[in-house]
Amino acid sequence: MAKWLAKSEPDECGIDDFAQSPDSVIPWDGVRNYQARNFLAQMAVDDEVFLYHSSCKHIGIAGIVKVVRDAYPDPAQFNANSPYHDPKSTPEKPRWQAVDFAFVKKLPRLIPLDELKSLPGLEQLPLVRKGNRLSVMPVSEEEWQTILQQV
DNA sequence: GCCAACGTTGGC
DNA sequence: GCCAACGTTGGC
Repeated sequence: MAKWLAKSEPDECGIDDFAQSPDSVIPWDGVRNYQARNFLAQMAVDDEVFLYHSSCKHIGIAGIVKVVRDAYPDPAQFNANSPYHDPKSTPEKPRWQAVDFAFVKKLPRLIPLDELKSLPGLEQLPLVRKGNRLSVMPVSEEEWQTILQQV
């Protein structure tokens, strides 16, 4: 079972949106970066995902969600009214993928980015590397445990 | 709001 | 295939 990290803006979809409806399934769509998409496509049911809050007041890892549906074509890419519409994508040859997430838990405290940056063992995690913009990334078992121990 | 770093696009 | 221009991300 693999581990991942996904960025989100809490204004859009943060851990509280999951916590408010713990039994519901939230589609993770709108990923429009090839590298991130390739990671999305590798996700499988029961994989766990750190939910990271970006572009907000309290930046850092806020909680854990899990994959409840393997990757499928992101419907937003075909919707001309969606901001995620991609005119170059067709149902026959979809370009973008989505997965479904469900709530696991909110961490008892948010682990801030500057703390993650100073943690030994996370040097390889793209999140803490300068200028990195990858929004979906794999997390090794060691990295996962290192982060959990900070809770 | 600023701006550095990055990814993508498109002309050549 | 190169690379300048552009748009976006995301921390500060």
